[in-house]
Amino acid sequence: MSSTQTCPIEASILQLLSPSQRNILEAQSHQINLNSHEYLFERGDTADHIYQVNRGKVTLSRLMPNGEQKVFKVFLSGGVIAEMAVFMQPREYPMSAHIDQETTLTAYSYASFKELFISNPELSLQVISFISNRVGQLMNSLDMLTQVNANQRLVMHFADIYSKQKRCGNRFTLPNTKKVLASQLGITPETLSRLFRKLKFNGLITESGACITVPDFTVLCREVDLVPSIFQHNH
Amino acid sequence: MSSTQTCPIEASILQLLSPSQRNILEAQSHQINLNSHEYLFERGDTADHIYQVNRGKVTLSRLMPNGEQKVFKVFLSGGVIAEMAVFMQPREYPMSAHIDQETTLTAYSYASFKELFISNPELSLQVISFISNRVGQLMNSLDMLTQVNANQRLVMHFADIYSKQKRCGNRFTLPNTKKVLASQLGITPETLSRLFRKLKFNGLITESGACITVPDFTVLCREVDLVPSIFQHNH
DNA sequence: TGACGGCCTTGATAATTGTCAAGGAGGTAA
DNA sequence: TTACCTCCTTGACAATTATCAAGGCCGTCA
Repeated sequence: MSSTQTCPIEASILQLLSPSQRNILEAQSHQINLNSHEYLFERGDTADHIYQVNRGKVTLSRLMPNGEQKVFKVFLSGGVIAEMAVFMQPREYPMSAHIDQETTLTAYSYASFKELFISNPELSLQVISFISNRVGQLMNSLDMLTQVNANQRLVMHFADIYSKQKRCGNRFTLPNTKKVLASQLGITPETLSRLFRKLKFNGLITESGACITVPDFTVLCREVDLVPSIFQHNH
Repeated sequence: MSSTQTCPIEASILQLLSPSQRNILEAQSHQINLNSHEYLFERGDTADHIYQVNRGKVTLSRLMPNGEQKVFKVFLSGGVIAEMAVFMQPREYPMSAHIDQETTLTAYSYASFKELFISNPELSLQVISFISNRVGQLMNSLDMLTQVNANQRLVMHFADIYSKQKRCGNRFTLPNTKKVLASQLGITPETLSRLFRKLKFNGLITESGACITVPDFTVLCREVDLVPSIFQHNH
């Protein structure tokens, strides 16, 4: 359907590059076209490229010990895929990337990044900062997923989406289907459906399509026993 | 009590350094002595040092939104603290480090690391790999904590400890109190106690003090519906 | 020595979340 | 059009985990 959707604004490693560095990288990049139901890469493949989505939709997911496919993230136009994987050792993609819609991507090779890093020590430092921050974020997610209940996880996810989208009042748009959202929150679609129903029933949110309106963030947070500051924007 | 305990063998950023690089760092390091109940640093402090524990015990923990103190990790002799935090931006410790026993540490400054990185681009590359791997591990933990139940989390934690300790038959030693273990697994101490009771009752493990014996790893894994390969050593 | 405090355990009970089954809505392809 | 198919929802029920309360054990400290 909407092939014009773009990823929520999110920092990527590409933004650390200066214009000239970016040019060097672009010169060595190449374009890729893939059709729906193909795979960009599969878990275990040698991770030698970072990809940026120009148009389309790519889902990163992995097989769980129980046999289910868990969605880790969905990338739309602008999204940068596998920016960590190419630097890991062994250099293998830890997840599979599935094409959901006809997609065009730009592929940047590991080798060209490596060259850039070697010849620009200050860039390496920035990258180290960047990845360290990602570690910090992941540790936060880790706490979030263990120490708070599903209701709170959902609201915290709302806060996350809200702060990443450009503000338009007290509304935001769910970027994925609810099935995917449930997978990301680590709950079943049924439980998610019931959480939504409860929030709507209590007037804490209203829903119209993928658009969620929150009449009062403070009330919403208080209701699920969270600090309201989670909805504050921090660039 | 046992002040001779050492941390489980775990990769640290210090091991990436060549002997000469290590010497440069050591020359700029300094020693710290702290007594029980003091804090090495608190959440929000400027993160300008990485610490290695020479002797003693340090607990890294953070305050959760519900007001509880969650233990992230316990460091014993050999442990390296805050190897990520110093590279984050803003450069603040994301957790507090509490001294549990009289402790001596070596402090390495952020500035000296930065110099090393700038003058050794290949080292930077290694560090990028190292931190990327950490990202991968955290993503695994993230899955583990959301997709599997408490019982499985406990057994996976056993596997983790087992593979990090030098093997002595089918035994391993719990490095922390059960209260801390429960906190790390994201469950209450009561639930943990009941899980242990069930495992012991079913003859899947035996417990004597902090030492756990597993008669048959394969049976244990099968009982909680996990693949036995989690107990395989992978260096 | 006794008093206190933390950790661990256990029981009873409640809250949370998952599982199974079913049906509606909407999209796609023959 | 019909025949699927997936997503979303709902209900009934089961499993998991938390909460509250209590007691035992084992340290430390006065």
